[in-house]
Parts: sequence; structure tokens; C-alpha cells
Amino acid sequence: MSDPIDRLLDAAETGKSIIKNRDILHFTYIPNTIQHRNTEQEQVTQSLLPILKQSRPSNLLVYGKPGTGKTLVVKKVLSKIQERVKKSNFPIKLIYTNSKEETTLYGLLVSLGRQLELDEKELPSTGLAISEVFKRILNKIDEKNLNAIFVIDEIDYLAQLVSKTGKDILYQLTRANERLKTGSLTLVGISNDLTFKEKLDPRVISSLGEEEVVFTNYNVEQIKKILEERITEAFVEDSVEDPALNLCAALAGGEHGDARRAIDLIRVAGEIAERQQSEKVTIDHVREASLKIEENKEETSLKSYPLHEKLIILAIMKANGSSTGEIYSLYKSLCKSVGRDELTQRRITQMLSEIELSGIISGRLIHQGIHGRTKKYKLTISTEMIKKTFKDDLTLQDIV
DNA sequence: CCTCCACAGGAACTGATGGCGT
DNA sequence: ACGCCATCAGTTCCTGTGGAGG
Repeated sequence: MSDPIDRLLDAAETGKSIIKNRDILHFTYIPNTIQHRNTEQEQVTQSLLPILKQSRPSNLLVYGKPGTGKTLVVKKVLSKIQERVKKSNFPIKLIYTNSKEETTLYGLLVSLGRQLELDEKELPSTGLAISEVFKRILNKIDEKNLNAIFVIDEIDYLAQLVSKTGKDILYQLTRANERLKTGSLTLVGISNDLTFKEKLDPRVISSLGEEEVVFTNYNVEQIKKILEERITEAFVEDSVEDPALNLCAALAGGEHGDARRAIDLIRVAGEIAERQQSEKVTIDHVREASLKIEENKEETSLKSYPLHEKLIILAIMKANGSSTGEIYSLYKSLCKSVGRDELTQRRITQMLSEIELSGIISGRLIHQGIHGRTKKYKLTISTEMIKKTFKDDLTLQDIV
């Protein structure tokens, strides 16, 4: 009987992989041909067509639920256009940002500026007034005589940030051309929220919403086709069983038609199958993958919480299904036992709703007549999971 | 039918941090 | 050296509310 470790290592060394090309199984990979999005691709191209005629196109707004390939299509169309106009005297500069990756308005503007080759000196990553940053970006465009296209992903998120600070950067962005002498600026906004437009300032709508493209959700059939395409490219032939493929499509398509999820799922299933040295990806691998993805999400978000949030989660765990008041007093006693100052109840309710947003707990508003109004919170994940993840935390060890 | 509970959740503010321009 | 600006975590103060119990 050989050592199990050796056996595994041997297998890994000699065994052949059923995945040919891992990169294709990441949703950021842009296939040569994007199927099933023909009308949308056409529409996007149409509205950006003026660039070929060397004039500035209208601003564009792209809608669609997550995982519908919006970003992929926009990126593909733009890079093709960029390729074509490269040699003309109207070269375009493509700039992409995702609002979710930047927590602040300032950060977003800086990331735009960085791509315009403004370095640390010209555009410090903190310390300036927002209007100053904006001015410098525009100056750079003018100075280099650029025709910039700003692609702003998850622009609804940006709109939220903006509304909080009271600055209307979106408005300024859409009207930036009036301030530019030689360069030009086009805005392509990508939004998940179809109602997002209604929340905007009407002046922004009129210029940003000049053109609109809506991406519809994928149905299960379409997801299946997308998966098939990627599988033939990424996997060794015949290594994914049909039922497994169907389940993948059904799991991802069932809710929102999220192709991204489907691709994640098949990738993880493939990895699991490989680790088990199976020659085929079966339906069980997909199930396992689905569970694993869920657990990973839970674990990483649990780990990333600051101390007080962790304490609150523990308090909820110890008194499952209790009201805010009960949670708060339990939290206070937990604070005492780890020797930290407790925060106010107001702050705790805020944290609770933040945690609820991440899906780890779920709350229900309850009116108890004379006994007032409360929100009752329940864990949506297992207590074992929490215990397991918080065991490593030194300050929490003894109270888990 | 009114009252009044036990909070929800909005708004405005504070103080610390960090880095700018002048 | 100084004032200014943005941001973050947290606080203070506040108004709002569905319905059990009187």
C-alpha cells in the first residue's frame, strides 16, 4: 500500500487533465464570436458608428441584468472600432472603470485619470478637491488631443455615490465636451438596474440617454448553448456529461439567467472532477460545485467583517430569531467579555441591515402592537460555519 | 377609537486620517 | 505652516409607525 500523499502526487503528475484551457472558463474571457447577442451587438455598434466618420457619437446607456454579457459586448465592439480607427487622425482612447471596484467618487475619477496616463504627480490619489481632479482630467484630454471614450460599468452605483456627496459629476461628464477645445469625450454607461434612469437628474438623462440598448435575460436554452461553446473549447472532448451540463444551465438560468454563474459553476465542477481524478464531469460534481461556491462566499464574507460585525453575528447566533433589542443586549455582554467598548444601538441597527444585505442573515419586520416594532433576525447559514470561521480569530476564540 | 410601545431608519454632525496647494 | 478637501466610522437627535390593549 503506497502512501496516499504519494498516490495523489503521482496521479497529478501523470494523470491527464480534462480541462484544456482554464482561461476560457473565466467570464472575463472574451470569445472570438459572441453568439446570441446579435441584435444587441448591432445596436451598440450602430450608436458608436459616428466614430468611424470621425465625429463624436452620442452618449450611450446599456442596461441588463448581471451576467447578460453587457460588458463583454461593449468591450468587444469598442476594441474593434479602436482597431479600425487606429491609423486615422481620429484615434480613440478607451477607458474602462467599474464603479463597484472603487468605493469612492474620488477613487473612480483617479482610476479614470490613471488610464489617461496621469501619474502620481499629476494626479495624487488623495488630497485634492473633486473639481480639481476633474479639471486635470479634462486638461489632459485637451492637451493630448484625445478622443476619449469612458466606459463606466455599474454606473448606477456611481450615481448613488454622487447623490450622497451632492456633486453632480455625471452631469459634468456628459457636458464635458462643451469645456473641451480639441479633444472629445464620450460616455458609455453600463447599468444593472433598469429603473436607474428614473433616479437621475433630468438634465443628465437628456444627454446620457441619447442612445439606449437593453440586454434581455438569457433563458435556459441560451445558457446551455453558451456553456456548450465554452466547454468544447475548454474541456477535453466528451468529458462533460450531458446531465451535468443541463443542471448547470438550470441552476444558473433558474433565477436570473446569469451566464457568469453558469460558467463559474462548470469551472468549479471541472476542478472538482479533476481533483477526484474522474474522467468525466458528472451531475454530482456540479452539485458539489454549487455547494462549494455558496460556502466560499459565506466564508470569505464572514472573515472580512470587522470585529463589531462579528460580535453581532455571534449574538444573533446565540439567540437565533430574536429582536434587535435582544441582539443588542447580548452584543453588549459579548463586548464586555472581550473587553471592548460597545457601540450605540443606532450603529448596530445600521450594521445589521448591512449584514442583511450580504445575505448572511435575514430580517423580518414585526409589529407587536403595544410591544412596539422590531426587526427579527435569523441566520441563513449554519452555526457550524460561523464557529469554524471565527475559531481562528484570537479575540473571539473563547466566546464562540 | 385612541394610545403608546420599541424600535426603524433618515439627517446632520464629529473627529480622525491623510494629503493636497500655496 | 496653514487651511482646505474627501472619506470613514461612529454619534446625536430625530420623526415615523402597525396594531394590541385599554
